[in-house]
Amino acid sequence: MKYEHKPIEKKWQARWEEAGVFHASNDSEKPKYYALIEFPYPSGQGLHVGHPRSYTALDIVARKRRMQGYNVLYPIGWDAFGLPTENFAIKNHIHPEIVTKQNIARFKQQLQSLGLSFDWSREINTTDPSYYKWTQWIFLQLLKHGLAYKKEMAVNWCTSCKCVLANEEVVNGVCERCGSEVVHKVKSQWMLKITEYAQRLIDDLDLVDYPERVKAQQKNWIGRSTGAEVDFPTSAGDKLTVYTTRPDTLYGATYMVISPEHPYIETWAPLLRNLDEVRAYQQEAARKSDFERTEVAKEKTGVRLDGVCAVNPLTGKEIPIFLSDYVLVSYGTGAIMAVPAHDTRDWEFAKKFGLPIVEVVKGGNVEEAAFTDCETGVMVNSGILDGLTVEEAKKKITEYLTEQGIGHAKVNYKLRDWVFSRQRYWGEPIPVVFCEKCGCVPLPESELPLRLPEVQSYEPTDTGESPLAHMTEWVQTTCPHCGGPARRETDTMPQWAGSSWYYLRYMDPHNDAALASKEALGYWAPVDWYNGGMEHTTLHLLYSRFWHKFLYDIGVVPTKEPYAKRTSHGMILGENGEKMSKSRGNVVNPDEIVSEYGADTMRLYEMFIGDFEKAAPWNTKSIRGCRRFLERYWNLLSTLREGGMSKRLEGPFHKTVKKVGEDIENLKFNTAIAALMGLMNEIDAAGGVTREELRVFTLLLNPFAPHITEEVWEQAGFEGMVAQQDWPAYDEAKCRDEVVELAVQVNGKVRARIQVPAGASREEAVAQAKAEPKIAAELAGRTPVKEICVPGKLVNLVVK
RNA sequence: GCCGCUGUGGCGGAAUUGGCAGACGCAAGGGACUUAAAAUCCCUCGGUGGCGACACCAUACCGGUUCGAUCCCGGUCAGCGGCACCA
Repeated sequence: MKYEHKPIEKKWQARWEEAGVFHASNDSEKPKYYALIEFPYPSGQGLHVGHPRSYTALDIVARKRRMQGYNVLYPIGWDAFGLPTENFAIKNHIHPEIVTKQNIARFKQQLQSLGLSFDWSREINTTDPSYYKWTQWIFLQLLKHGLAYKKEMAVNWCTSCKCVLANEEVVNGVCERCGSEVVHKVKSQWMLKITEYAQRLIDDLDLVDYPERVKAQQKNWIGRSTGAEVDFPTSAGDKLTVYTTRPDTLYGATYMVISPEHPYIETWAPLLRNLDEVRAYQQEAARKSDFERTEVAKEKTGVRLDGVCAVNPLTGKEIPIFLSDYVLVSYGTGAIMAVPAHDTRDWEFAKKFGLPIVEVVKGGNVEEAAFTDCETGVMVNSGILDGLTVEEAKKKITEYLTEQGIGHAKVNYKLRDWVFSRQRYWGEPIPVVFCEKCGCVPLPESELPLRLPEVQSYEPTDTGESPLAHMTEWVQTTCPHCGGPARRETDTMPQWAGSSWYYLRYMDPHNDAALASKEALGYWAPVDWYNGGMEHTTLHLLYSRFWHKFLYDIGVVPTKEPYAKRTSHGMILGENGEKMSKSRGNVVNPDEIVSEYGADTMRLYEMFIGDFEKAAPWNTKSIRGCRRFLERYWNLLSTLREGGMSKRLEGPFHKTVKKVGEDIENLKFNTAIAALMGLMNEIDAAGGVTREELRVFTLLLNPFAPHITEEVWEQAGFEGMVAQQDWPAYDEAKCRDEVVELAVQVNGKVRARIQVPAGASREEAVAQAKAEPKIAAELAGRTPVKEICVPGKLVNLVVK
């Protein structure tokens, strides 16, 4: 009988659904296990072969856990708000809700064809009002606790999406999504105070099992630095405060620089003799796009403030103040003390403007280049600091500044608050109104969800207003506080909102009284294993950790961290080794693979393709190897004979049970499959299988290839479903060979191989090695120096 | 520039704690079966030399530690990802 994947896969997908074998119970005596994948954005292109890599991997984990007796939650849903859908809707004049529905239907059908063991009864959708009700509810809590605020500020504005972007969404000065130019625009925006959690977001990385590269990237992004704030008196009679990580070099500060947006410029305007020049520079800086401002190797520019100067508080010397765009208004205090001798940027600026360069750390040639080494130098020209190391000097000067009341230690972060408003239609409405009398008033929780109104046009506007602003009926409302006339907020939330808490909703997806019940949260939290892409490390992963911590602080969730363990899969590249994309024409459609080879072959290939954590190029020819393996497995049915585990295959079976189990836990799916293939080769050499052998092989293969294994199980006459069996156990003793082969080396080169009993002592092994004729010949007439024996591996005889 | 990662056959990739480099699969070549092809099965498959058993070379490159290094250490080169005028 031939292996025909289509009817088999259809049959078992229906049976699983009927029996509800993958439904997680919120009321179970079993230990819980929560496996999570990043829920997809249902795009118009349908599923990509990259999606199933992650889904299949955790499906294997989930299936194995069920067989190990866990109550497993492996859910799925849709992250469906967002720009591509909205843009498609605009172009084709279809409502985004309809587009979303169609895309989800397609995705769902594709995912189900892969036999993934999702609990479809818990399916969620971020655009469903019963879901975004709770996204809005969390926003109201943030607002109540002062973590959401509105601020007039320069924001990143994508000229093509006509929408504000978060800092995280701007890549190399262009829009992450569409690649268009990003400019600055001053707008009133909702902000979330993620910066308040900066330190905890760093510290609590110690509580979780994440790959080091993920932790490093998050720490890098948060960008903690330690230093000091120092006040410099000015000739205007006030103080200019700077932040520096090198307070030790204070004696070498020969000028100061403030950013073009620094508020003191307005204060000092009446005193400035070159105000026109200053204004011109400010305007020029404002006009520049992010791209121009971040251009590398750009020559320094700046203007000296004529009329105001500062005094170095340690040397007492008067120093000039400059305006330059190499100082950012958004970091530190927007002003710096410049130490050209020990900072590369200050050095470049000083050279260009002919400013004095004073060496205060010995060790370099400061006329040639800035000396920035903190390890080796010794302080000079620095009064009380002379002779100290840089580290000692930092400590001493900070203490001194504190005593004198002119400075103090300070920690700074590169992380900025999260720009949370978007001027688009297809997002969660922000549930607040603006009342003439009461100002900004949050909607009462009882009025949630605040639904998106039906609109005729959801085109973005050039004025920077949300399309919702044109919905007069919807916008004009009454104040929940005083009952007077009020206007609704017309901006919506960013796509990251719904995905920042979705893993909580899966725990109790139909609850209308809370985002999830206390009991459900207590039982399921935290997520035990979360797999996703590296590209979300500083976006989704960081945002959701922030929201979770906030929900922990207000007593909604019981754990400090949302995800106990995070892993990351590598990308699947096109056959040419490049990233798969429509424009490169190297996209592989998973439907075709499933149709031609079957879902089981597809799953197996996706896992066999290479190291799970690294990128791997797709190779359609290689799929045949996985299909052949499944055909060989199928053909075992025709060799089946009654009986238990044969003597010959007992060892290989026990070893494979051990190996496959361990490899799944360590994300080494490729070698787990290789081990099963190796075992298949042994079975063929042995001339077929007994019932017991087929039973164990089927249990091991089931998480990888669930459909064919169920069919074989049934055809072989076993009871029940494989999905409901116990994961096989192994006997450590039976994993060891009775006779092992040792390599025999002479001076580190392999000269012979010998067979020794597994328990042989070092002496026995060495004696047998020496007795080997080839080795005896090698050793003849030479002086023994050393005899090394690694049990089970080799013997090395060192001679002269 | 800074942070992180990677470099192994024609290809994807294995190699537990420093212990037989190349598992498993793809591709390729040869053979069997077939009228033929496909499928399947068997054999070969890092390089050089040799009829041969075998020998030598080989994990990006140079050096070190070690009885022994793909693995540890120092340096160089190449590539990937992230950040980048963050004081």
